[in-house]
Amino acid sequence: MTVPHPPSGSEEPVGYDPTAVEAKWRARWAERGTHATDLNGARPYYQLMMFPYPSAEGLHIGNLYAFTGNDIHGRFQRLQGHTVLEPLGYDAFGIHSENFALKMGVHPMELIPRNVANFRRQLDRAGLMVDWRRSVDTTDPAYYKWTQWVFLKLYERGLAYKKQAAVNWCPSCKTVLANEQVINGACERCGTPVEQRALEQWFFRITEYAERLLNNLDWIDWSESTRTAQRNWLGRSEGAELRFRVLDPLTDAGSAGVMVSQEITSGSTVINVFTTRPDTIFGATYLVLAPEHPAVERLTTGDQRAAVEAYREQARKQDLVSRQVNKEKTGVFTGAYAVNPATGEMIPVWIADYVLMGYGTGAIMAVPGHDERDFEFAQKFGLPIVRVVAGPEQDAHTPLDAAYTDDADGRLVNSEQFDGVAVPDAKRQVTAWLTERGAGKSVTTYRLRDWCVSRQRYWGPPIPIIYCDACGTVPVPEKDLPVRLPNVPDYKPDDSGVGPLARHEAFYHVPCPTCGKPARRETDVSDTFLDSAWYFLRYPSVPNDAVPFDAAITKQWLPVSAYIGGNEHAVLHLLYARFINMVMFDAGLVPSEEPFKKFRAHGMIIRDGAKMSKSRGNVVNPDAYMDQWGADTVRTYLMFIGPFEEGGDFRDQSISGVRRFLDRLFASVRDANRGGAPDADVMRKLHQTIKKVGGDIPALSYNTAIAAMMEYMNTLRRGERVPHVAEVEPLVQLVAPFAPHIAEELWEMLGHAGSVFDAGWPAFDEALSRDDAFELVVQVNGKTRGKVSVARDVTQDAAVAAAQADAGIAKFLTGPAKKVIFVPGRLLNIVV
RNA sequence: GCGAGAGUGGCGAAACUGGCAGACGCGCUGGACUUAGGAUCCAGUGGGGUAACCCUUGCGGGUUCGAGUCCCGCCUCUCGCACCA
Repeated sequence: MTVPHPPSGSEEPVGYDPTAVEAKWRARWAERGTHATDLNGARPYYQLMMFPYPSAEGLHIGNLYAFTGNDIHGRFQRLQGHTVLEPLGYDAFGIHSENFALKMGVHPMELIPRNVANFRRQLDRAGLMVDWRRSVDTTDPAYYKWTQWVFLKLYERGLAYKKQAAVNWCPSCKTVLANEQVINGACERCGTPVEQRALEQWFFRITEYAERLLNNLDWIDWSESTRTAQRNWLGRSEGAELRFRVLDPLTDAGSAGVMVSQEITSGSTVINVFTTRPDTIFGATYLVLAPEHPAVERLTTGDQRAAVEAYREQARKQDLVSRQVNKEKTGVFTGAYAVNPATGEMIPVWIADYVLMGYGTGAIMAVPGHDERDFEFAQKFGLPIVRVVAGPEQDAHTPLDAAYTDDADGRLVNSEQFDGVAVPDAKRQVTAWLTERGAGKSVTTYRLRDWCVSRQRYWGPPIPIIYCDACGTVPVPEKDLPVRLPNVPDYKPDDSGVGPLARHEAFYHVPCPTCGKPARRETDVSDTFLDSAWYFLRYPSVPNDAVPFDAAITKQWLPVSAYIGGNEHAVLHLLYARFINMVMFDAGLVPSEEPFKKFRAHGMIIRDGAKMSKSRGNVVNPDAYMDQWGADTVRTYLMFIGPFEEGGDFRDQSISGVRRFLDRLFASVRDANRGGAPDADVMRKLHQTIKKVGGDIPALSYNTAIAAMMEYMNTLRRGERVPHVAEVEPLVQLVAPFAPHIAEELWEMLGHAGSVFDAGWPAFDEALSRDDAFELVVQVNGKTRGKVSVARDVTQDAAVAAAQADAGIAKFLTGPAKKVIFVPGRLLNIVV
């Protein structure tokens, strides 16, 4: 049996068929080049969305959510008369692809193009205004040639260097693991306990830019939450570096009063510590060094050597993750003593893994009286605890049953000449005093570490460096770029601790570019975050192969006008992109120090109140929904379910409301009255709606913009009313950013030849939007008791009179008015 | 622990600088049109009460003519960071 089709000419009007409409406009856009941006166009507007990692599962609804939100913003800017560039590409390098390829037994060079093709198909369906002529694929040699060029730029400027660093190492898989691959100290794949290994790695000196990266956060137009996250990550802290002289066993033996068994050492060792509380120096009762601290070797006394070595070995073995999770304090005494520069007393030197080598100087002065960690440690190992700060209700002798850490209200005690000084002042005074005595200086440190860009992996851009026995480290000359990633069939990491590229002879052996003698290539590839740290600079200059980014185009199109993306990239990606852009700015290659004029973080989509995940089996497949409802409905629904910057709850049940709205819109245009005049009240509502939607879109309040259009739709069709064409035509323009296909179709049905996106935004007329009469809310004693219809510019006296004339209100006016609050245009409150 | 954000009907959510709490949508109820309705259209829909009215924005205080919104103190949830000296 076949489904009967309505015969043509039947009185049943033709309804909205999204499948047909969307296919038609996809084709029409391609044919007309509607989405191709003229880079010389007036008022350039660069709308950037975070490019996706093209996974084998296909487009995630979260991607679609982000892209739709960007697309609406971009389309709106176009309707406002900007020339909008809205590019999109693929972030396809990295450990994700590599692991997935390993698992599936497919080579990434085969897998990625397949995934990209599938993504492209899904993205095309979504109706994004993307100019695909300016796409990038980070795995394309034409792109990573320039990623390597970026590396060399940093190298050239002294911002790339090599040093030893610890990595997570799985002794069973014989490979380097990222922190997120370590679960409870074990390898996520095989469960073997993870160890540390020290490898030579490439780093970028992002710490040199810490201050600028921090200061610019004050003025860039970014989501506050993102700026805060970056501030915390940069972690500026002001304090002092203090010098502690370690006792020399020879000269200090007598005075020490302890058994010193170490051999004579030459010269004296100094330990520098960083502290934010120099004011507590009189309470520093011991020192703690990180187990890896280079001075440990020298300080350790003979009788402590075995214990110290054992402890260092244990710390070394522990993986990087669990070392930071394990909070139980451990440590070992080195046998050495240092002199507290304030008190002149001898204090023991310990090592403990709660002190991190990577922060400050890798050594601390422990003030157990005023630091929780030190307190805990001192209690466990029986070290002295001294009070040197007293709170408002305390004095020098108040016992300490916990560390007193308040640094605002306390005053110094047991601190000789500083007794009684308030903590904030004491910080300055003590630092000045110690500086004078050559025992310290004030310094600012950052939590931020240098960026490790090396990966001992296969699936990434080879780092363009050559090692020559004669010439040393030689950068690959620009003319030799790209250093192509060879197609290595066995790209699995092995136990050598170096990347798989080291096994590829033809890649590895290379003549030195300087002297021509046999040399070796660097076999590490670079971090994917490097690929994405500059991609926005590339888009406008694609496909120019002569330069990474064309000077004139870059000057015109950068910085990015608006960037909208997930807050999961609040710190790393966005910080690295700012850093790279800043370096390029210093090199005179980009027009602004900051790459993204405006950044907004969108929220996350959950489903039926729960996070979407494969294991829960509640992942939304965009294809299925677009099949059933049409892309326009899915787009609009995604934007309707909650504030874009907060995310929303995807519920299958609710999507029909949005579809119904589009159905009604379609019917309204189809059936609109062309003769006669539009209704004045409806037109007033129309202008209010134009204003509302035009204000909501740039604020990313998409959900309320859609609600306003729905409300207008209700006005248009209330009581089976048939709208006039002048009432619906502007609505088509308002809807266009959200539901572009149907908007084009309706625009055509309204008799227009060109694209609705070239038609501009409907004119808003303030005069037409104003009501002349309105309902004034009347309160008596602050409680709403009714409303009266009055003129918009009603005076207070007239309003009171109108209220008194209303029986429902008058009965609450039990006495003379004691006070009258009149808010023109809003409300009247009579206090009796 | 620190940092950020959020708690509003049966559900997703609105509410601009303090000014009608619950727009819009889902669901639900009733009605219309229908052979039919899980289609479409119309109307209603926070709770209590016959009603006049009363109550209601996580909890407890406060400021104010008036508080979802501001202040103080709690509770819960989500997301970051996590021994950063």
